[in-house]
Amino acid sequence: MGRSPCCDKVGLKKGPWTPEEDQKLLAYIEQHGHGSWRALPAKAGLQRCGKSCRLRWINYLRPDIKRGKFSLHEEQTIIQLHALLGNRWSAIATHLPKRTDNEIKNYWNTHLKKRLSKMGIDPVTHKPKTDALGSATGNPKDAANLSHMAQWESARLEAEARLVRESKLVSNPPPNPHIAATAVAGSSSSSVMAPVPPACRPQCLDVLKAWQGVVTGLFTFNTDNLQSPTTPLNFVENMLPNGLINDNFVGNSSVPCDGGVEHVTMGLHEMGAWFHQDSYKEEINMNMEGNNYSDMMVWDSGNDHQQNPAMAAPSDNLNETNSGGGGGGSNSSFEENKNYWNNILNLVS
DNA sequence: AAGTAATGCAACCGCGCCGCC
DNA sequence: CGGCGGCGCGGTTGCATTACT
Repeated sequence: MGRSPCCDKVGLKKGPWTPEEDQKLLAYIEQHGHGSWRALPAKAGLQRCGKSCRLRWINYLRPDIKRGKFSLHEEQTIIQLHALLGNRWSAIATHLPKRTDNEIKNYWNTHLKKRLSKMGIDPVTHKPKTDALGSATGNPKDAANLSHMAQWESARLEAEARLVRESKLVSNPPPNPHIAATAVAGSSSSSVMAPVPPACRPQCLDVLKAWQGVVTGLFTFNTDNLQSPTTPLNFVENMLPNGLINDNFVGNSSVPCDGGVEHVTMGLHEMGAWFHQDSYKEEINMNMEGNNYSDMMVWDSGNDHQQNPAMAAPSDNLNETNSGGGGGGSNSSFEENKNYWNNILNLVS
């Protein structure tokens, strides 16, 4: 139903755009806006279909596009969001300002997908290819908890993406999309959430923070059978059966399969291992920029034993404590944590 | 240096959704 | 209410470039 015939017309040019065509399109849109894409090519004097013009504008000519290499921070965000959303590139793109869905899609297909595969992670499910783990923590509740939150977060992100599309805030985006997202999520989804404590911080932060916590190694589940990690890597290791991290990370897949854990949880572990590579850490510190919620995922800045404020704050139902986590825990870092979370609370309220 | 394979990216294509009539 | 037009999304293709033999 409603198939657009615009590209079936004969005489319309296809293939790579010439600088002249770009110039025409740019000039026209700058002067008139794009309006109806179907009518645009004729008005702009282009022998192209409207679809092609739209694509060219969105993916290449738009002034607010950042081109060039993806930062590690962006990579991380893409992976996290992909684990939650799957191939919903447009939704993912709403969280990566200045990146187009097409660019993200291409980057995923050409770089990240392969990289995850090499690590023994299924890029579709974000599980280890062996599906080796029952539960990262050994506690099914934790997996279910995180899974539930991941589902919720997925729905929230979709709603957020829709909101962004609908509100057409392209020209003047809010300084932090999370604010709008929180409003949407809070109004529509709170009924399915686990009990929300007073001064409720949105659960989405917990999911992503959990992720980030694995990455920094400072996150810990509220579970009795886990010891508090004393080093960043300990956390990941604690979550896993013996030796899994190394086995999987180098592509050895001789791990017994228990099944049952949700893909998000697996993604946590694997990415934790991945991002603990020293080679990434240096780069990580150079990529803490941007202004959306992803930036709340502050990295442990190059020091494994340095407390990360983001990870040390109390959480609603995941990381109750972080006693000694990451080797931090001083009064000053406690204050930092407090301030950090106050800022977030201010942001989302 | 030439040929081939691999990689990266821009662009196309088809489908589904949504709003309008 | 159903058909139509338009747009947006995700998958795929094809070409250019780079790496390897």
